[in-house]
Amino acid sequence: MTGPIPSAAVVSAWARLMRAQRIALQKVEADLKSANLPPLGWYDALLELKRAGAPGIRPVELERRLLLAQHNVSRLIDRLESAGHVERRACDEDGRGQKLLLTTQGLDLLERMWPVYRRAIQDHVGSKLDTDANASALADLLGRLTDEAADR
Amino acid sequence: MTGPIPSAAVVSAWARLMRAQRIALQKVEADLKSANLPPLGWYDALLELKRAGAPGIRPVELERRLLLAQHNVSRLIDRLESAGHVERRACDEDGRGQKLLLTTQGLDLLERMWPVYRRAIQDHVGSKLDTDANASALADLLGRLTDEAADR
DNA sequence: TAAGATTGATGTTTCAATCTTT
DNA sequence: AAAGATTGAAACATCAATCTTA
Repeated sequence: MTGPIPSAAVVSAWARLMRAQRIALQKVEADLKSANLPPLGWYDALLELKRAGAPGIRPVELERRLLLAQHNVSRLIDRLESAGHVERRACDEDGRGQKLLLTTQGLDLLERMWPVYRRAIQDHVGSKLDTDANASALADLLGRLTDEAADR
Repeated sequence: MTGPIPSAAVVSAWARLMRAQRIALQKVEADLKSANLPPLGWYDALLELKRAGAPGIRPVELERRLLLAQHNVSRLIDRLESAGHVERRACDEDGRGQKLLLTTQGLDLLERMWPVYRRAIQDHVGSKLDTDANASALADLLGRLTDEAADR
């Protein structure tokens, strides 16, 4: 192993990861906003609530899935709740916890967001990758970065 | 062209781009913080100031390079200035503008951040990609996403 | 004592408006 | 009128402390 650590290729991958994500996210968020829809964070949370179905989902589980800190989840739920998209219920199994449930209105919002979101993904990501093979290769490489394996 | 638009591969690439960036950034920021260093945004700005050298750089140019909104650059400079890392000077060519200059103290900070930052890039990105060929392939694919081409 | 969740205070980002110069 | 830059107010995120139950 000679050469600098990290290599120039690694530094370049890092820099482009930061830049590509920022650009793509900004464009997708802009598309949502111009359709008068709430930010992507709402979509992510509502989708997890939908997937959880009737039993609901606990805030601590949302934290893990959305990669958010506890206090951020708490306040995100506050906003979703006061907008009528989520309902907080007591949790039978664990007195400290809650169960979060998607309301009809929340489901409706989720379904109104997806067509705009889907098109934005295609416009700002899909259209730049010209083949599915490229998209798969990119997904594969990015997947390696998130493999847990207790780093440090 | 059959199949859904965007394809499953594209949606997967999008989702992993968001997730991989968030995870990598959170870890790198955590490393900076535990070394009692300021956030990455400061590094990015200071580096551009260093590259600009003696003539300095204008806020509007920083906006473009850092992908930040005008008001965010304005306030980032406020913080850097009050911490003594940047100096604001009048701009000769354009009375509306300014020239921003890196101070000695700013250069010192930049140089203290890099070793920590570099190691974090290696720990959280480089070490997951096992070959330089992978890093290059990832950088190449990510580069395609940022190709301007006036989308919308 | 630790885990799940919330909250007050503080810092940062965003929105909309403003100011100056081109 | 448009471009460069700033600012007050509101929204959101972060830090540290708190509260409750396991």
